[in-house]
Formats: sequence, structure tokens, C-alpha cells
Amino acid sequence: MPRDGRIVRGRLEQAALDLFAEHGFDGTTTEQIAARAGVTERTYFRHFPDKREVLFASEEELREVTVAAIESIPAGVEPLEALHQAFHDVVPLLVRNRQLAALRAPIIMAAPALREREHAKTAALIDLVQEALVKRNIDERSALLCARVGMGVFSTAIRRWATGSATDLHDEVDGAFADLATMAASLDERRPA
Amino acid sequence: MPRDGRIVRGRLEQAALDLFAEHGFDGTTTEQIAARAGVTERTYFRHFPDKREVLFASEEELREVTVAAIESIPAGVEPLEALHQAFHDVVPLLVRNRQLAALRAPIIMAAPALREREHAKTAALIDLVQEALVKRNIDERSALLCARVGMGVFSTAIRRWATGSATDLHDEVDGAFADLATMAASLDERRPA
DNA sequence: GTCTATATCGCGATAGAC
DNA sequence: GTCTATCGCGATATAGAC
Repeated sequence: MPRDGRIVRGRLEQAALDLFAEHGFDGTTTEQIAARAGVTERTYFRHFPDKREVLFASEEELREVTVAAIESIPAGVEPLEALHQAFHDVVPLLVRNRQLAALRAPIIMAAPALREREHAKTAALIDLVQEALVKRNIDERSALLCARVGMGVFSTAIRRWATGSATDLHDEVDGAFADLATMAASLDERRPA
Repeated sequence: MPRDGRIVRGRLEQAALDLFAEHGFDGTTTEQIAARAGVTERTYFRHFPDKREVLFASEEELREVTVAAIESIPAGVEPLEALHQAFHDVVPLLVRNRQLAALRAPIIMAAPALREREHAKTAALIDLVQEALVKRNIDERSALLCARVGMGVFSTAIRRWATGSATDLHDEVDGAFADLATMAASLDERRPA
């Protein structure tokens, strides 16, 4: 069996994807995943801290690319607009991973435990986005608001793109930000009783 | 021991709060929680589906109050402004629970498993808010965006209120929505290259 | 209520890769 | 030979089945 960790890791990911798709998350044991990848259960846990994480290895790249995209936006751009522009730079990665995402989505949807992990990943990404904004000299409070709102808009665009018919993700991003602008513009100024 | 399920439930919640605070989430077993509440471990699992859920029983009320608040806003109000106004109606509940929230927060922060559960609860609430907006005849796509953005703003206000010095939560809500309006107003119209 | 499956992790031994 | 990935065994606690 291969001694190269990266190969074993990839085989574990593929094995988990197959088994989860076939028997569901709860219907699959870590032992089965390890066996299909040709290693022992103990080895599985040296690569992934728990049973869920094997499905989220690809998120790593998303985080790196997103942070890098924000950092590449010129300093003068207003924070929310900076996110808007940065998200366009993330689009190619998502387009490239669309096939894999389509395989993962139904698996994750079907298992509450996996949905929890996904939400945690999203929250972690929001934190990273906030940090990236703070580095742009946005104060921490505004950065948090901006990161949450911006990521909310982005996720909505992604969802529309992934579930809808063949649209362009760039267009969905612009559309979602335009929707936000419209919604926010109609906010009342007066404090309600 | 009391036969009344609600009493046992409350004692389990209190026991868990105490033990988690003292030994941390990972350092506490469900057996210990049950023992301190004067019941068997089996009884614990009849009240709560897993070890984490005992800390989130109070979220139930938040969901009900939030949905009711949205439903009570007049039909003509624009969706995001409707959320803004509805959130003010949720404030009293949060103020009343502030003490408990202050005890729970550090426990949840310290345990990744609990943070995951909290994010899942937030996501579930966003779904409920979206549903409530759909009932106001907002189309599903806009409702999702509005729910995500609105809840993002609201959580930010709550965070500012909970972590900052003695401010009024109403003011934080208004402030966060005002910040959103400012940010969104500066969004560029043109599509970036 | 009891019993059991299985996720998770510690430890020492082993065996490819360089 | 030195690493480091993997193995083999064992222990514990959650969670669900009977």
C-alpha cells in the first residue's frame, strides 16, 4: 500500500464520497471508508479529525482563494464593494468545482451532522473575511457586519446559481448585490415605536 | 425523584450548565449530567437527542418570538425594513435572557462542537425568517437574501451589545441597520472587470 | 432499562521512502 | 539509518437498538 500520505488522503476522500452517496452518511462507518481506501480505521483518523471532515477537504482552497481575492482589491475601494469585486475572482474556482459540489450537496443536505459542519465552515470563512477587511483598515465592528452581509449575499448568489438553470455565476453575484442595494435603499430612517 | 418531565428537564439543563462551566464540554460526560440531575443517563437522552442540545433549549422561544414578530409587522412594509422593525420586538426577550446568555457564551465559545450547533441553530432561524417573509408575498429568492442579510445585521447588533459596554440593544439594532444602509449605498453600479 | 455499535484517540511496533 | 506513515491493539463515551 502507498506510503504517500497525499495519495491515501485522496483515496479516503473518494471512498467516503462513494460510500456516503450509496449508503448515506449514517449508513457508512469510518471502518468501511478506511477499508475501501485500503488502510485501517486508525489511519483514517490520522488524516481527518472526525468522520465528517473528509467531505470538506476542498473547502481549504476556497478559503485561501477568497482571502487572496480580498487582499488583491485596491485599498481605496469601499468595503462592501471590495467584497463584491473579490467574489468575482472566486467565481472560477467555484465553476471548476461545480461537478464535485453537485455530488456533495445532496449528501450534505441529507445528513444533519454534515449540514452543521457546513454551517461551521461558512462561519469560519466569515471570520476570515472579517480579518481580511480589518487588514484594509476597516474597524472591527464594521468589518464584522460587512463580512456577514457580504457572505450572505455571496452564498445567496451561489445557491441561485447552483440550484437554478444554466446561469452565469458572475451575473448571479451582480444580481444579488444589486438586490441588496435595492433592499437597503428602502430602509426607513426613523426609529419604530 | 420528581415525575414531572419539565422539572427533570430543567434540572438537566442546570446540571449541564454547571458541569460544562466547571469542567468544559469535553470534560463532562452525559452520565455526570444525568447523575447530578438525579436521573439515569437513559433519561437524559429521552429529554435531549444528544449531548449538545441541552444547552440550546432556550432557543426555542427565540424562534417563536422572532417569527411572531415578523408576522405582526403590517403587510405594506418593505421586507428588510419589516425585519428591522420585527427585531425590535425580539429585544425584550434577549434582554430578559441576557444573564443566561452570558453564562452560556463562554462555554459555547470554548467547544467547537457547541459552536457548530449554534451555527446550525442560526441557520435554522434564517430559514424560518425566510419562510415568514415568503408568507408576506416576497418571492423566495429575495426572501432568502433578505433573511440572510437581516439576520446578519441582527446578530452583529446582538454581538456588539453583548460584548460592548452597557448599551441599549434597540440602539445597536438601529445602528447596525444604519451601517448597512451606508455600506450598501456606496456599492458601485458598474460590473468590475 | 439493558445492551451494543461505532466514533474517537493513546501508545508502541513496524515498514516504506529518502 | 532516519523519517514518518501506517498498523495493531485497546480504551472510553455517545447514541441508538432491543
